[in-house]
Amino acid sequence: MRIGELGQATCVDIETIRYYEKAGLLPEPARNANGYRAYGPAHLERLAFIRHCRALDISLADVKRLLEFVAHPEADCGDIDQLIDGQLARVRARLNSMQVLERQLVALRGQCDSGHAAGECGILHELVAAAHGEACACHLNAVPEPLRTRKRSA
Amino acid sequence: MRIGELGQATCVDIETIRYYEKAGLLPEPARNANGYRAYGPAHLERLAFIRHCRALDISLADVKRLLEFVAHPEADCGDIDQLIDGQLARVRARLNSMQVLERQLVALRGQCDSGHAAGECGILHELVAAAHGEACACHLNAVPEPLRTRKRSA
DNA sequence: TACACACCCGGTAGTTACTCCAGGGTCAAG
DNA sequence: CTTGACCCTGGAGTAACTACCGGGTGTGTA
Repeated sequence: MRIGELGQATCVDIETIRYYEKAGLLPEPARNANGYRAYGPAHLERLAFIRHCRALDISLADVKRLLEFVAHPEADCGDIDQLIDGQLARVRARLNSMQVLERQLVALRGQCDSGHAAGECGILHELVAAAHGEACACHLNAVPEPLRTRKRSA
Repeated sequence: MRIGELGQATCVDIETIRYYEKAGLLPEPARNANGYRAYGPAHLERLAFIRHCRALDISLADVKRLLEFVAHPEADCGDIDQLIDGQLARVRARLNSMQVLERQLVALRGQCDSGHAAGECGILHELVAAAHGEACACHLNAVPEPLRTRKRSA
């Protein structure tokens, strides 16, 4: 199997396959006399696994860890649970902020009914106003402290 | 106002402020005799605007465009509408795939009840199996065609 | 006066996960 | 013998920062 065929079979771009090889996720395949990479079914399986993990938005570093578990089935799988839990937490956090974001954008979009100049555009007004009134969460709690203990100046 | 104060006031990292300046989003401020950047209220406002747009996950390129609209209020705001619409579409697409992702991870997490070795881990089995059975959408439609019109070979 | 410490400077390099490009080699069909 | 599909390596580019380096500045305190 050459790289193009492997790519077609797994829906992975050729450049990406070579990238995975360089990154140490896909073992270096044998080479034909002409120097072309020659892949076997094991490579296909492994690449499909990587692809699937990536579709689940698991980072390459974590995919690497998972591949090590696959290679060493005697290891404790509690770590796998943790990895998935962490992934789930990240996804949920992003999901939340995305939902907030969507509502904000919809509200924003509702501000403008088009057909006029930017000067009166509700969207721009809204954005500028929001920027103005923005409460800065980092001021309310957990400030990194210093910023020079000065009395008054400038 | 020095860069640290501006950063505190807007919740933006100092390095990020300098980055925005280099990227042309924040105008170069005046300098004190010692070379320190000296910001005024206009900078604060502008940075807050950028910050807010970024919180809405608007790309820096698009923020730049918005800033141009702010600077030229006589322009047609139809373009702003388009920009926000595009943003909304992107957010919604990501939202969808995130939701699918979350369900998949939850299902995955349910496969393993911990306390055993990775060899019998349901999560790993599931991932490997899913990778195996993965239907490749790109095969079903819109193949980029060639892959050499060959008869049969290795 | 000396020191520590917070703050600032510019410039460069690193991050993630690719993606693209240049410049070249290989191989089968027409 | 040319065309076109395919492959190779190595390097650069992407977004939006983040981190680090070596060094300069300014002030409160011992």
